[in-house]
Amino acid sequence: MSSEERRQQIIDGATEVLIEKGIVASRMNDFIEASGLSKGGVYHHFSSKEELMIGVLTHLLVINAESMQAIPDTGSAREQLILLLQEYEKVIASLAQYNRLLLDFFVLAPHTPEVSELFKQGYLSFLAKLSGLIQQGIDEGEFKASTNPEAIARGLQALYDGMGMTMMVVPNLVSFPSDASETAMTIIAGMCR
Amino acid sequence: MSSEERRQQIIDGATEVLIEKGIVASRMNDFIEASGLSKGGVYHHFSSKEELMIGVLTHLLVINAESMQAIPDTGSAREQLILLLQEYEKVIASLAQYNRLLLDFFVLAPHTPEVSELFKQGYLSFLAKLSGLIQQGIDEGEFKASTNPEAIARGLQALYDGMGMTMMVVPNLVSFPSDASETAMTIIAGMCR
Amino acid sequence: MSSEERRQQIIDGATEVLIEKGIVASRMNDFIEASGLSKGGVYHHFSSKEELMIGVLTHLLVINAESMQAIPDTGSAREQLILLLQEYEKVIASLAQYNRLLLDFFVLAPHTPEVSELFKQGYLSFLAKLSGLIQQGIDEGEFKASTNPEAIARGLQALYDGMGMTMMVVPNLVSFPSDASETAMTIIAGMCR
Amino acid sequence: MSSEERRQQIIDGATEVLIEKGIVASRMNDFIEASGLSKGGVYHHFSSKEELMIGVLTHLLVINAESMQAIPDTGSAREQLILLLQEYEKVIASLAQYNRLLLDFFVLAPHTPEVSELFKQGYLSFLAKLSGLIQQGIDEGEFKASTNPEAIARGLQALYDGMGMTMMVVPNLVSFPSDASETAMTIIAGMCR
DNA sequence: TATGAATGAGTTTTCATTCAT
DNA sequence: AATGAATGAAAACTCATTCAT
Repeated sequence: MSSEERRQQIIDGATEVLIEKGIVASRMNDFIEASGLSKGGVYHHFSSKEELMIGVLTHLLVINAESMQAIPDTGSAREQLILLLQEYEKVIASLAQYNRLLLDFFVLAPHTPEVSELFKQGYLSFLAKLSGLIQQGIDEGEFKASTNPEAIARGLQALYDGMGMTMMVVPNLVSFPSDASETAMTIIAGMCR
Repeated sequence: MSSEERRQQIIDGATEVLIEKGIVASRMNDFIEASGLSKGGVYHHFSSKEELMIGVLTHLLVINAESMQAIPDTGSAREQLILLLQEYEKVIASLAQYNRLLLDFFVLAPHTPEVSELFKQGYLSFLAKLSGLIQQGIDEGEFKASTNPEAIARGLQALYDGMGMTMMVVPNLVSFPSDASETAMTIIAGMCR
Repeated sequence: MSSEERRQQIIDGATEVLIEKGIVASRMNDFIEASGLSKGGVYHHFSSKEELMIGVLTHLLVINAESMQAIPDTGSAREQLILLLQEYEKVIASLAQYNRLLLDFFVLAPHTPEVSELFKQGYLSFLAKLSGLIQQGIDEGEFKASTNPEAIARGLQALYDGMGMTMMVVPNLVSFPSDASETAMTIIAGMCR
Repeated sequence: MSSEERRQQIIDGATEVLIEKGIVASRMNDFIEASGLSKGGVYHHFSSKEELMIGVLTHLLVINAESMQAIPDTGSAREQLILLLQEYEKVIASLAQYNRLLLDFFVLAPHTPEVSELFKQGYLSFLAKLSGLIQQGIDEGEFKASTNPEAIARGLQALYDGMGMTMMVVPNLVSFPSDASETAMTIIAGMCR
């Protein structure tokens, strides 16, 4: 087994542990046990717990990014925007357990610049797509000229993030994705001329 | 000093520590030092670290709730809704440091039923106000009859929560409150007939 | 309530706690709670945990001693000996829970001279009765002249103590009092000419 | 040094500590110091203080059992019984310090099923030997047919246990092994036809 | 590469006792 | 006599990391 495969094996085990116990309660020993390797074995591939955590988070964000299908760039900006959000809803729903884990990583972010940076990349990439489509809608006269594309993009992103978080913290309080979808459609309606 | 005041004194000290160090890096010893009492003194009032954390969170949510001024019930539903959201923005801004702390507690919530329950109460109370106003707007013919008050209320709540979270995790990425305000106004515009 | 009654009230509560939790797991707080008084209240009457324990043990031994009915000094030495042992069996059976507690105190004895001394008094008092009766049997020609009264007395005492202990440590292994009784009768048979 | 040897090294150190300080006053730190290892090292082999105590007790009972030499099965049942008891006396005398420690463990037994079970095994093994010999004596017509082998076996066991206990609790009150021996011989005399 | 015994500073918690009121 | 808040040394145990093999 190659070194890269070993790393992935360790990350996979650690991910399962984190999903089950949460980041606060997960110990290096748990990760080691789940890896199927020994202490020294794991430390050979990840020189510290923090490095392993970054490895897990990176993998998580990659999965998230890869899950987003390419949206066909045909149709009006509004239609493409709706498709993009629907795609996002699917990703959130299908990666529910991973997203719960992402919330755990949030707690690390303020104290770990590297984690914060990883999150930022993920945010910016999605934001760029959203604001791009909104700008396109304005240019094509579909959305009001007074619309601030960046603000609305960040609002949409916050809407979905906030809803995902609420689901984690207080299960069964929101109904996903219908609540998010309904609100997003209302935002789009508000933007239309 | 009464027992109740002592509890508050301990909670206040712990809150400062938590804001500064985060919940993951805060040690019981930090809380004890900040309390001005001895180890046994603190444990006399809170029988474990977890109980103290719950005490802090409860106080936090109480502060949050109390910070929401009573909104005058004059004017149209739309006007009242805007006032309510502006008030919420003010609270988020003024309690920025507390909200960062709240994010820390979010992570605890999925593994601590008592914490989850506390959050739920806070959510429901704000949601009720929002959906009440939206319903009123529908009844008065200001908002579209097709609007789903609960869904939009939950969407608005998620919008603000998500934006608050983003600010904590990736500072300087969103501009608060303008982004939230702009998005909220667009939602309201989308609801209007 | 007089000071003496208060002391007894505290001792009674502590005795219940000790029976339930054992001496190793019983805390001063448990005694205080069981006493119905406050911390300071209990400490007013017993200046330390050790003093309270000695108070409990003393009371226990007094109960034990008082439980032994006076044996009528009529009949042969053998008959009186049998009556005395039957009486002892009854005491052991009726004070089973107290005796379990006594075992707990045994472990304290080697490290607490005052406790050791209390036990010694109890031992000596019962031993004196036993060896007195055996000596009487020898003098009256009922027991063999070669009998060593002190040795047999200590043997009988050890027999009952050992059986009591076994019952505490490994319940249901011995059948009391029949096993003890049977063995004691065999000892008496062995002493008879 | 193998893992098994390390365990034994830790047990040996802990045994010395327990003999010197008693089970109530012995701290985990004492065991750690006596082991020559570090805290983590000891906890690597015994996951709690209780588990270590069980390790010590198990070893103690094994020593006790192994110390009993095989009794030649020639001679009458009475002769073999006497040899067995003499052997037991020797073991008790030579392992005096270990037996004091056993008394300490008695106190743990009522609240620790695992400890209780260990004692039970030791009891049953010795009882089986005793009652077997007594039965043999009955069969061979040496002992009275009315003798109850189990009861007398348990009585003999209790006699020695009780005497051992008395020695620990009130030193110098009994004279061992002569008191036990004298009583045991009287029991045997009482069983003989 | 991999093993797993070992480290030890750090963590939460306990608990007999004191003392101002 | 009584209260109960407060003390603080000491207890058991944790856990990321190291290192000889």
